[in-house]
Amino acid sequence: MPYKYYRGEDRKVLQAALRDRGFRSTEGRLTLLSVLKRAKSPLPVSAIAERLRSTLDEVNVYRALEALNEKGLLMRSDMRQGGARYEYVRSHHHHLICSDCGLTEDVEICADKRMEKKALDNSRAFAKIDTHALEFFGLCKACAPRLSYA
Amino acid sequence: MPYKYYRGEDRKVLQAALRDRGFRSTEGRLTLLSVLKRAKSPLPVSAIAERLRSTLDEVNVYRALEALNEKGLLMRSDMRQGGARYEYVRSHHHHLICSDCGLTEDVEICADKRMEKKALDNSRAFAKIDTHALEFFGLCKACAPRLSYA
DNA sequence: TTTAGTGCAAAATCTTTGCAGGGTA
DNA sequence: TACCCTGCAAAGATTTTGCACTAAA
Repeated sequence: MPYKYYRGEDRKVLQAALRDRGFRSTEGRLTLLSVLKRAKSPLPVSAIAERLRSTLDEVNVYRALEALNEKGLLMRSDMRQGGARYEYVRSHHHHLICSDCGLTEDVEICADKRMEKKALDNSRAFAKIDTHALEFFGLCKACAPRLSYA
Repeated sequence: MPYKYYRGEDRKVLQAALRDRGFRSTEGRLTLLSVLKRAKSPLPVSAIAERLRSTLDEVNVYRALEALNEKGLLMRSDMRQGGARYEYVRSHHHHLICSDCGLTEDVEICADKRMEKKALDNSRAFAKIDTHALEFFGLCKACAPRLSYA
């Protein structure tokens, strides 16, 4: 492969992460993880595929993202911008999303376990809750001045 | 049109709702709203277009959903199942979603204004927050027995 | 050696855009 | 009458599937 997206240090960590979940450690998936680990915000599939052009075919980017998401190594989030986005999972968190330009920022605010329990208690049809997604929509400081008078 | 999805009573309410937001009251949009108002859960675009086959072209279903969502008459939600879903807005609420069969249930639990404020206070890049989306993922009572031993 | 992972081709879905004509206000 | 809304055609974007080949364990 023409370019290393990761340093040696990182590589071992990612290899271990893959093997721990029963995956084989391949160049494509290592690079994919590395790209997402470095990203400052969730990336759309198109952007990920773009950066992996020489390493992993777009079709397999979809397959890999799906598999890694399934095992909790990545998190998929839908941000009302058409198409899924994925991010490397460091810790549980949520997002602020600008309705105008799409900028995202992480927030630590969380609908915690207490809230999950409350939701389950109020439910008729559900037996258990595993996780949740919380997104805040608003305007970032760059877009707000342009739009807030509307 | 071959079939009425709404009763006379409802029709007036929906007409008013449309006009209040600056829309024209057309058969297509009235029927669309009626379909969603009766639905027990958020519907994917394909299902909506299906039911409106004889009333509103799929292309215009997309246009109408987008417009009505924009004005708050409908709510769009992405439920990690590929493709957007829409529901008629009665009051602000959120969803429980079964990771296996896709069943959804409304919950009144909410990341309230206090939480939005907290998120904004912790943010560096955002100027305001308008709304939020909160989804709980788990297993419904029908699917849990089949899967929980896994 | 076994089989998960991959590339390539092709198709299925999902969504948007353009434009001329029809219906609402 | 003005122009929002619509149907139809077409294209663009997103995602999935099939299959033979490659490479990790």
